[in-house]
Amino acid sequence: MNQNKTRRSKKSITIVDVAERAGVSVATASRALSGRGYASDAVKERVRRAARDLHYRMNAPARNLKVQRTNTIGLIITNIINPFYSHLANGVLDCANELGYRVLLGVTNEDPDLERVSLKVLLEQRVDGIIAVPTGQNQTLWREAVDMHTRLVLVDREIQGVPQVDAVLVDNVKGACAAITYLIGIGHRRIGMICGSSSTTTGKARVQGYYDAHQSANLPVAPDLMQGDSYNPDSGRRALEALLTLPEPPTAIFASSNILGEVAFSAIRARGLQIPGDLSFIMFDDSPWAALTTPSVSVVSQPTRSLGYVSLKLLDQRIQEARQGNAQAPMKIVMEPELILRESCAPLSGSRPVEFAGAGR
Amino acid sequence: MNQNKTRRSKKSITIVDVAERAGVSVATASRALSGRGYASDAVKERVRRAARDLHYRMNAPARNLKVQRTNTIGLIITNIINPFYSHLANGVLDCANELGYRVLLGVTNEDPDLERVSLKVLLEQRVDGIIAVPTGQNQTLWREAVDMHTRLVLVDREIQGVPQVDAVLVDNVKGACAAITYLIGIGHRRIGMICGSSSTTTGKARVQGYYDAHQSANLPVAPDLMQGDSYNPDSGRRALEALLTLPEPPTAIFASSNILGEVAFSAIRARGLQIPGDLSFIMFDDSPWAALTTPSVSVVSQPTRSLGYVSLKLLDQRIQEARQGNAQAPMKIVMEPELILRESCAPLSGSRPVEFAGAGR
DNA sequence: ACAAAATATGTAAACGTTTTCTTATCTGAT
DNA sequence: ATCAGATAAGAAAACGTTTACATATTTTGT
Repeated sequence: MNQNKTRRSKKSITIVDVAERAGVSVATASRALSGRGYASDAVKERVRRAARDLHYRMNAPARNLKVQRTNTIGLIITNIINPFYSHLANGVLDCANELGYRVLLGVTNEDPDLERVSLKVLLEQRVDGIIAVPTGQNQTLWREAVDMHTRLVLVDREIQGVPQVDAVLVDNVKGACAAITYLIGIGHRRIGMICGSSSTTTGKARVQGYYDAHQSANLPVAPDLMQGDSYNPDSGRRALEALLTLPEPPTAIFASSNILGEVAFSAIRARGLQIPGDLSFIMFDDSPWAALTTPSVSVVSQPTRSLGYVSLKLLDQRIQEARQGNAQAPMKIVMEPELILRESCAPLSGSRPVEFAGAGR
Repeated sequence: MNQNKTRRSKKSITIVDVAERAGVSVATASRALSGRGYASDAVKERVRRAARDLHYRMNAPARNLKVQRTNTIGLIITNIINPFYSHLANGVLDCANELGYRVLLGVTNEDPDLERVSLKVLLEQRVDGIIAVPTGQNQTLWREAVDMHTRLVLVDREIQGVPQVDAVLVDNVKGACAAITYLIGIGHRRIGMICGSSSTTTGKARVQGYYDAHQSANLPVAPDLMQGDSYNPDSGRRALEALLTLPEPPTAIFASSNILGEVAFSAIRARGLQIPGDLSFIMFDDSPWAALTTPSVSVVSQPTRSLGYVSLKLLDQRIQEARQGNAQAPMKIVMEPELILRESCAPLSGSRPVEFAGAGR
């Protein structure tokens, strides 16, 4: 008889349960809980306590469906164990906490296929916006995404052929140029470069910086001093090998990324070469280990956390604008890299490290 | 007249649009797209092409609501820039890709409040399960969560007072014990320990290992040789300071974590002490920099990626079981740490590093 | 050749919210 | 006293899927 009083099996409690217990309609319950619309204090209190008593948990999928919004953003990065990306992710996570977004994370490992499914998933999931470090491939897919006015901000890299899109970047050519100019300034003339992927805008920009620095100094560039075409460690190892076995090897090495730098640094030592005595060394992107090695390594540092943080700030702004129907034109935010001089570079003639302001302890 | 032919303003295309265009009912369209239930090949093809033509994207929130499942898991870790956790996260992400789960990420920074909101969000979002590195606080909340039969697997740490829950762990006391036993074995008698948070099971277990090792060797432990009570870097710095200014300072230092180890390693050098000449050094948890420093540092290494990977494997298994209604009893999977000997420890009497199998190059 | 089983499709009822209408009551201001 | 507006609460219609049920057609085993 009172069978329907005992809750039937596994059904979880919904807002109608709390409405019932509080003795109000579901509409009122909804208003009381969300705080939107009118609800008397007495009722508010009653339904709140009912919710608490019943251990009510809002069903977000239902809400998301109804309000056509998820308060969720998607984050697509290439690799979470690379400190560059984990710091970047840290920036967006912190900002997400502040702004009340949840974040759905996808990693691509630089694989266009994984990128494609990640993007598809996020789109299906109806995230409010996407922050992505693109692989550089899948151009038509990305273009399609922006055409469907998905809120999107690219970070770290752009996509060639997909122009009208927000992006927060660092000035890679300036950073690379600064590093090479510095090496030239202390006397180096044969500077080997371990290049990153030429299908990414960062990879390209960094070699551009290499060129620019040489041009400014009226120096020629020897093509065989530029090796490698991927951010992959193996590619870095091969590139270093190629540089070191040149008839006339370089006197300094510039690695295009922290990963490339790490394998190069290890490989150089494994060959028994002294840094900076035999070979000067510098790399793009700082990394936790760079300050701990002996010698510590000079780097061009990027504002990694900020990259992520302001990406979400920008994305949030776009989301708000879209809600209010006044979309603004896409913009590019470009941040400044910083040359951090430590102990891994020496003037060409001398054999002991030079002293730089703030370098070495 | 044919006004209704032009799609009205911003409405996004739904499955009824594709059903209409394919000339079938929505039910058939759903079946054709999902592959569940009957649908002739001809129809399948027709609705697939209709979907493609219209750029149809399934609305996941709607589906999630209907099927009461999200294919999403929640991952709560303390900090994404710590390599230990980023590798762990990497493991679950890889597994998620294989198994078709999306992952919603939350970081706590060891803050119980952040942990509480992260958990609340995940519960509301109706994730199929949760993998968490708990702060150790919020015990009642966690207990509540497991009571509401949320699928949960703890990783790295357990929660005191919340016993009946799956967990994948590493044998922390064994790892710490191995490290200390090794130090004792090469002659050290005063071994300083920089302790982690005693409110975590790992922090506790590692001091337990310290005790065990001393006990096995019939050695007393001096309380002032154990300093610190947090995984926070500042705590580590203070602890090291305390150890080094002891009337009779230790001859070796054991740091309870990679973070603690990093600050200790830097601080020791900053004080001008030679490792391992003046002081032997070892830490719990390997880290990318540990192999790159001079000297490279010996560690007790944990299977970080596996930790994450098998956590999700286990969680997935639990999710399947729950679906089939045959829930199994919670289990603990404990993995073995590994002592990796490098160059940072020397026998007490001698002054040059001993040679170990596989250590040093 | 016929019943039974398999295949194919459509109808309509959920899933748990939010929100737009109503309708009713309560405030002051005139 | 009356009216306009604010406040309070309910009824019901979405949001976009999936799926149980019903029905019709085809295949299969005997």
